[in-house]
Amino acid sequence: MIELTQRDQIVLEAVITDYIETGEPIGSRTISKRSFMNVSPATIRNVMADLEEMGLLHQPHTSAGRIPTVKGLRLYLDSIMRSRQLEGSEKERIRDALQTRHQDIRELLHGTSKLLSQYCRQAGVVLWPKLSITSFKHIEFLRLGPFDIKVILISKVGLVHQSHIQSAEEITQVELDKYGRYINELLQDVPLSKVKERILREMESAKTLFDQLFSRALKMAHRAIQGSIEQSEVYIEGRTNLLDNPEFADVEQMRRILQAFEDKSRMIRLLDETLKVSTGIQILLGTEGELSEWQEMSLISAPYGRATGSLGVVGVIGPLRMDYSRIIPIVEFTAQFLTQVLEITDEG
Amino acid sequence: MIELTQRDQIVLEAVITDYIETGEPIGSRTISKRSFMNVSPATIRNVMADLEEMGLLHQPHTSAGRIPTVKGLRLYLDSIMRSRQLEGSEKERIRDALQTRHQDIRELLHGTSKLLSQYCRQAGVVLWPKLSITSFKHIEFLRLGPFDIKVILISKVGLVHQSHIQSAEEITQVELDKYGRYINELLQDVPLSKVKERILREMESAKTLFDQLFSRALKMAHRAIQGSIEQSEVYIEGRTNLLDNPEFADVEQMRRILQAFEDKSRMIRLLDETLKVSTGIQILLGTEGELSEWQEMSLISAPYGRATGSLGVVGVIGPLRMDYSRIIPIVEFTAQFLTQVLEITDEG
DNA sequence: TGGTAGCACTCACCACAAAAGAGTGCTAAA
DNA sequence: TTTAGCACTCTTTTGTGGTGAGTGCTACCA
Repeated sequence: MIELTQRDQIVLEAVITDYIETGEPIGSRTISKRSFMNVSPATIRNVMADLEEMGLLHQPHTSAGRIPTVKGLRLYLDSIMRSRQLEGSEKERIRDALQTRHQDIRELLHGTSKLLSQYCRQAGVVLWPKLSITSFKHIEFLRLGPFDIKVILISKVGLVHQSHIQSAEEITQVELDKYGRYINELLQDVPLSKVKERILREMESAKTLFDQLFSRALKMAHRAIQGSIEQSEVYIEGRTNLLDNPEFADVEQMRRILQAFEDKSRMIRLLDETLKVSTGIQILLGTEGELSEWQEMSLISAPYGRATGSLGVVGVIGPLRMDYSRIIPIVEFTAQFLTQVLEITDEG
Repeated sequence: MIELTQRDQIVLEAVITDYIETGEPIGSRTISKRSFMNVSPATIRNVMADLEEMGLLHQPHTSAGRIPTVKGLRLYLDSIMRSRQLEGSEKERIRDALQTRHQDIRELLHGTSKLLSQYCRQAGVVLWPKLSITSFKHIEFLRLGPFDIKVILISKVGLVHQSHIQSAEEITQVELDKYGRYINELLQDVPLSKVKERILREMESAKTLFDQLFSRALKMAHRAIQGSIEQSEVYIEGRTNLLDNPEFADVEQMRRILQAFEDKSRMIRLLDETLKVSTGIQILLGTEGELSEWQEMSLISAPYGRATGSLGVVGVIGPLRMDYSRIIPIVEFTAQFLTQVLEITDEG
């Protein structure tokens, strides 16, 4: 761990907050004026030289001021910054925006990502609840063609997943309805993470007790659920907000970033990763992640869900130079509130 | 209608094809060399001056060559250009790409928009089939909370629409299941455009014949179908391809364009409009549409669907300067092929 | 009379130089 | 340990002149 004197910290903080505000390298003169300790620019220069040696600051060229490095930002976020509290009116705004849509969970999640993007003026992301974390509610088999079957799976929070399977033999809708009734009864309210073993268990016993029909139903259910249980979806809203950031004025860079968004599966993997790691707010800075296009980007995320386990993740994506002290509490509160809303929905 | 001499046409075509290729203003010298009629640059200049007067060409500044105006492009597309035929191998490529995914209609449509974007190196769009054009297949009412009901509606092509309604009185799943069975029987294979009147008719007779339960079921179905019948969805893929076009190198412009995409409902309205107008290929050039952000953009679209009516629209969005003669047949063939695939799917 | 050659003119673009400005590192003094 | 001063570096801006592409116009030719 790096040892920083009181003054080092103050200077680092000053550089970072100024940089976040202006986006430009900060010189010693500026800091000497702003920060309250009365020291001359020359002194600040010495401190800055030290900080640069430690890898916390960086100088784009000899005659420029300093900007924070990722390492510097990390240190700042972890041990210097205190994020300010959200005011009542701000909380109110979030509540209002989300409460009105809370009937339909898709609307709710979509609205959340829109809200985050508008409020933070960056891109807002919401990772859908994974099926595996909620309970089974209903399954429906529909015959589309002689061998084509559409399976619709509804989880307890009201999420609808669909998948498509093909059966080896021709099958009628009447049979499929029987399958449906059987499976629905069998799996009612079973947590989807346990569905697989439940089916397998049932298969064992069904082998002897029931006829072939049920065995086929089980197989079919198994395949369908298998297919959708790990499917994830993500809402990314407000991408164009990112273009307002002067650091992305360069076309080449902009392209790289937008391209990273285009591939949703990578986004999902990234968010999924954060879901596994921690239960609180999380910040992923540029090069720390494994995404190469991501160098100048930063992700602030927080899991939402219930006490029993996180359903998904909400977050904000922006440039490294984001107003963390403002956005962190917004993301945090949004996740909390979303959790609360879902708690209610989930009761019925 | 504007009268153009043979030579005017040749010059106009030469300017446009050259401009499409290079993206830069074309001078009289270039044309004099390329086009096969042996005339001097000076002559061409006179012709160009005429064309400019007619509003078909435009000169960015005094000492630059000419670029076509929207009006010029329109004239070219309507009466001069002959789009080339797709080669067998190209058709093959499209067939291959789509055939493999044709089990699930969502996959199919999503794949189509991806294919178009990759093949044309522009943005590919696919407007979902509107419910109103296919037939009813299945409905399912699910109780999420005491008053919250999720309604899932499946159309004959296999599209799943969900909506959320709230009931005035508490209701049990058992009741809802009854509703479902009743409605499913009632509406089996009814074209969704006729569902509304069918329900209304049934309501009339049910009022006297059946009990309150069925009346409630009908009301509920009516509300749910009402809500989803006009819902549309659109896939837009390959947005970042647009960034490769040199005319969008300017950041400000790029932002405008991406912003236009961000608002999907406007996209949908735009595509929906083209669906109403015509049954063949359609080209919407820049300022011709009512979208103001759209100035330098162009949309090539073709409806897909069945003989009985169009389901939706596929298209390509790119800069005004697109290789129309290449892209038009691609879009055309894709729409045709998609129609064919859906025809098969629809039989079962 | 339609086409062509010639020429002066316009304008964007490029390269280069000079000036301005911001900020540093170092040294010597308080 | 801090500060003042100063020379130095490097970017950014501004200006300038040259270059080249392309035009419009006029006079000339078949």
